[in-house]
Amino acid sequence: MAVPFITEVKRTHTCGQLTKANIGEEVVLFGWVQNRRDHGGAVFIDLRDREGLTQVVFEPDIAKEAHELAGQLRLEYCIGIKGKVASRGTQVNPKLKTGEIEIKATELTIFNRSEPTPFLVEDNIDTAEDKRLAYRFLDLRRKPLQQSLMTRSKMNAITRSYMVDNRFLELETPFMGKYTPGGARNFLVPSRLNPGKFYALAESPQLYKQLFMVAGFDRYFQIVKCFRDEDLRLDRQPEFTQIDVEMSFVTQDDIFTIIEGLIKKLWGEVLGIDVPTPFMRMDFYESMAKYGNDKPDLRFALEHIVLTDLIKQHGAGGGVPMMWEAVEQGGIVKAMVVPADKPMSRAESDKLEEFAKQNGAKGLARAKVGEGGEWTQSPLSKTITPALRQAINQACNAKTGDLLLFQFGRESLVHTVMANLRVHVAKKLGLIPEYGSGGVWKFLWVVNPPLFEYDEETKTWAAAHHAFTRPHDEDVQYLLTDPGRVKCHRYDVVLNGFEIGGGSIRLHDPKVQAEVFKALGISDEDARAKFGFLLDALKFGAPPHGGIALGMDRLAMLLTGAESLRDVIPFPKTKTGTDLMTGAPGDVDDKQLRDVHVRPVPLPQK
RNA sequence: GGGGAGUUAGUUCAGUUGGUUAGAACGCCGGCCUGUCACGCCGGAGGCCACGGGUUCAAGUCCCGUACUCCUCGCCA
Repeated sequence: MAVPFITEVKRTHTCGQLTKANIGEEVVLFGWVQNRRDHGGAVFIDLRDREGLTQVVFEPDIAKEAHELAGQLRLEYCIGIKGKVASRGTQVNPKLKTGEIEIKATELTIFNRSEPTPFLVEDNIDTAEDKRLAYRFLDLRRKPLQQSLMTRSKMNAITRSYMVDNRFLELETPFMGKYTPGGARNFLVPSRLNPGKFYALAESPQLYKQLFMVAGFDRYFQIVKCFRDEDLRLDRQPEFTQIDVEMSFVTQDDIFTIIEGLIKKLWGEVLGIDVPTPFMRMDFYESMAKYGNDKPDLRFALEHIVLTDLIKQHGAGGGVPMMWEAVEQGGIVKAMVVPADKPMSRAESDKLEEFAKQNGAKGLARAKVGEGGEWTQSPLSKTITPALRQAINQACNAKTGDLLLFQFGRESLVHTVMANLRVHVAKKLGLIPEYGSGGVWKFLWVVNPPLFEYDEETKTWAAAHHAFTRPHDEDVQYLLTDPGRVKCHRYDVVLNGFEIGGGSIRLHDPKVQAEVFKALGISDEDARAKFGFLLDALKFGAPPHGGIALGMDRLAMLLTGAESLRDVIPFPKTKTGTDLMTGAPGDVDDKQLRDVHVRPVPLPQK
């Protein structure tokens, strides 16, 4: 009597598949109860699987038994049904792909009942994120997450086929490697067989992929997990996925072409959008000046105006002592214009100051430009000389009603505050197009950054990227005399304010390499101890090579319009790196610790 | 490590200047209903107000601390 679902009665279709072309067919669907509408006489069920929803109707005069059982159905029961596809006549549901049909059920089996779920499995969930993470397996039943993960699967497939078509080999590298200093903090794995020693989880396959080039593999790629023990953000997880690429015998442009082709294909096949190539290129220093960071969102203007030189010219006589002092102490002065056609109330601009302070600023000087170029609503207006005011107005191309925002002081802080302010204001003014409604995709390469950064704390030069980045040939002469001047073949690919990838042409000339180490204050012995195997490798006919890594999670986030990386990672971690579902990281027992020769240090009492 | 926001029913939220028995919606339970698709109608259960101190005649409400979550600066070659 009972229909043997699964063993003999096999699924014939998914829940997103049937249309009026199938009317009259006998079908079998498996899935979950998304919704029920029990009219007593007729029971309607929306059956869900990853492909969509299909309405199933149980009526007593069609199948008495199934109808009675259907009365027991509740949300999220896992069931199988058999029945006939029928037209809904005039009662179509335009919201569903399958909205023109329904299944008149003749058989029903309940595979598994469900307790009431801690939150409703629905598309537009507003449940707190920690509860969703604690029951991630339920959260993952929701359509947006299902679609994100299906998109990721597609991205992986597209990437593999594109890379393989372009002669790339997918080669694997170890997760557990040797700790190398510098860069991100590593996760450490104690070695049981080697007491007191530790592996480091790879923060990227950087060194290994260079060795592939030395070995002659020529073109390598890998979709690979990377691990970094740094603080999390909405676009940063402790473990994340990169599309890692390395190529021999190439220039920077060759790498750009490959990556532009990949992105074009991803956007084309996933979104049906044609991304124009080649991407725009912007000098690192231009990006810092105009946007305050090296990952500008070019979907809107609101460019910064650097006023440092202007303030310098007017000197102490300019009438704005605070700006003058900032410049004298080696700082910079920047301005930004909130245009008059997007007026901002006094209260709103006061909130901007709050925002600036949250980002580390001491305050936010503002001025509203009046008819004759005079400044109002500004403490600056009392002391500033007309000449400087006019010069600033001119530099900012300020018009009546514009609101000028100023930041001055330490260069890095001014950049950070103004960069965040720029994005914040753009959001407030509605300058950023919504995803989906004609979403705008502004790709660019940020190129020619400095090879070194000056570390204020240690008063030394440090590698801005890593110690194996190739400097511009014409700058090699300054490596030791003027390190800050040396630019390098490093590049970031940026989309809508997110760094989606970065890489460099590597140093393969041992002579220049030695000079770079010298500039960094790394002795031969240090270099040998830290990077010995790579230095050795470079001595044996290493080919010129370079590469790049794209952040797969960020790409997926942008492609799907997700607001957080957590929405494109199946099992993400919280801000503090915990997994609320499994409880990781968790305690281990003493024996396990003894096995790996580790003893926890008690936390200091507060 | 610094700054900010939050925590009230299973979920999302409301809760007045501190003042009787802490409310609503959805979900859940029981009943009715043959054309719903946010189904509808009737009835019901469900709360250590995150935790620990304090102020007060009286604390969900005020103060201090802790935990957790989120945002952000630092950090992330």
